[in-house]
Amino acid sequence: MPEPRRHERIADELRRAIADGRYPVGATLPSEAELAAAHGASRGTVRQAVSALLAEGLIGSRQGARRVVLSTTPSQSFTELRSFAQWARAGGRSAGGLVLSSSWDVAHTDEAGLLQVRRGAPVLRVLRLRTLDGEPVLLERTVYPEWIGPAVEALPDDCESVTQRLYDDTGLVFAHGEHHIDAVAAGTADAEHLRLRRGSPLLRVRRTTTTADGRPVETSDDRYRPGSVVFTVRNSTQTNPLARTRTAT
Amino acid sequence: MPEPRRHERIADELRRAIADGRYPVGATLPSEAELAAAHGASRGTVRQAVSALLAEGLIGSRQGARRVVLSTTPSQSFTELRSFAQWARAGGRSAGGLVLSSSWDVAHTDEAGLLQVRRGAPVLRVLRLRTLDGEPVLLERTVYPEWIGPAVEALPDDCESVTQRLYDDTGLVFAHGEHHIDAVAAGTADAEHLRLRRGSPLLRVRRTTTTADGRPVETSDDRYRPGSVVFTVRNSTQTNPLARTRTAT
DNA sequence: GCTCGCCACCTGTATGGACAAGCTCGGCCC
DNA sequence: GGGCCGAGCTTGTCCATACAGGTGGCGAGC
Repeated sequence: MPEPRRHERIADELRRAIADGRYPVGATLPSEAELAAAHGASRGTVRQAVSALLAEGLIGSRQGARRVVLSTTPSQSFTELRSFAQWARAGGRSAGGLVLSSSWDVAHTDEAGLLQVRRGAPVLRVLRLRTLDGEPVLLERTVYPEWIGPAVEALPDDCESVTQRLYDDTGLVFAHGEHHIDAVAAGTADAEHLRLRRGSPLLRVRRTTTTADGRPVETSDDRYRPGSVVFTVRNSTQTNPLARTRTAT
Repeated sequence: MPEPRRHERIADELRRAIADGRYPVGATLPSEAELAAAHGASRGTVRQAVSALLAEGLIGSRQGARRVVLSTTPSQSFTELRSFAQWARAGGRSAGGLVLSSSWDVAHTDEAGLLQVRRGAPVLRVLRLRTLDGEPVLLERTVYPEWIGPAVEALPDDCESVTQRLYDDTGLVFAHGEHHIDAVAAGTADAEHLRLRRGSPLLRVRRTTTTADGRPVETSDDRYRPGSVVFTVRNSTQTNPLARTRTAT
């Protein structure tokens, strides 16, 4: 019934205790020895558990002092950045998708570099509008290399989660991604599809995703409508998890 | 001469090897057993070293398969998000700062929550312009609670690194931060100081910083001039380090 | 009453051993 | 030739132990 891995079980128990308010912000956690005794585990296993919370930014840790609760709101950023749909579902919201256009083209110079293909190699360009609870919030301009393009074309136009479908269909795993975040003014197409005025500020995320062995799968220019999605970063002395967050209404 | 901690020594060695191209993207790293033998360390120590690279997004790891290089460009994001000045210096650029205004006020409702003080409690508001290589790139609107305000006021107007000075003067450590990133249009003041037109898109980072024991030190609304700074996130199956990056010129 | 120093406690680092689970690749069988 | 399978390698998990170094609080001494 409980998870198979002991350290995850302990980590979950601590996460729950923090979320429940048993350890409010500023409180100190039990020592490793106490936790080990309470869970019938060794200190090494307990350390594995608390290091997970440390990486999530929930707690702070200094040598010699007991660990301190820094935040009570978890940001389960592990899989969140990988898929818009998975992130939306985790937050209890419904994600929609709609392919506006899809066509084969040749790789531009910068795209060739990002996708590790020759300049002029065939690539599939897809323009996709993403919605959250029915509202358009994100316009994706994605470029796929030749080897994966056909599988993408085979997807239905209103596919909810591309990541999930590609995994189901081809076993492909999006294991690694690099994201560059900045702000740009909305162009004509952006304004039209996201229903705002030209020149409005947009949050732009340029990202490239690769498989577990480092092969690029896609590169994309994503533009978020402001006020709908916020990126959250939590950084402690050692770590910086990141999550996408819905703005408070 | 080498670092005292063995696992850091091994991690540095691997980082260097990856940066030098000895392990290009897609290459596999030696097994834990081989690394342990090569460095005369135990497997546990080697695991500690590679887990650091994993957290930095440099390598990927799956049970049963050898570790794979995912990226060759390190993002030493540890301390980077903590201080604008420290980040700039790490990149070989010169950071400047200038206090435009500084005055005591009462805490607004949302600020009171972020700083964990009563509504209406006295707070210090500081408007600060940051420059990179002489160019204005960032406008900070920072709010400090009463207990730290005087120390901030005592700083020189053109203080380069507030974080560093506060540490030197009071021993205060900024241990933990939460950042919310979105895009907004430039207001009148933003446009004037950052030298662009009103309505131009700006990258906004709202952040709250706390000490190691969770006490809020400051909350701030930072607006970055686009084209000057990009936030970079790297996320693997397990981890997402984040870094601030200068745009290529 | 204040400070300084000592000491128990706690976390960081490192070792070594054991087993489980997953991947790779070569060889075998069809 | 092609597909299946298993042996060996590799990483994940867990344990017990030891010592170093930082923290924090108590008490002695001024």
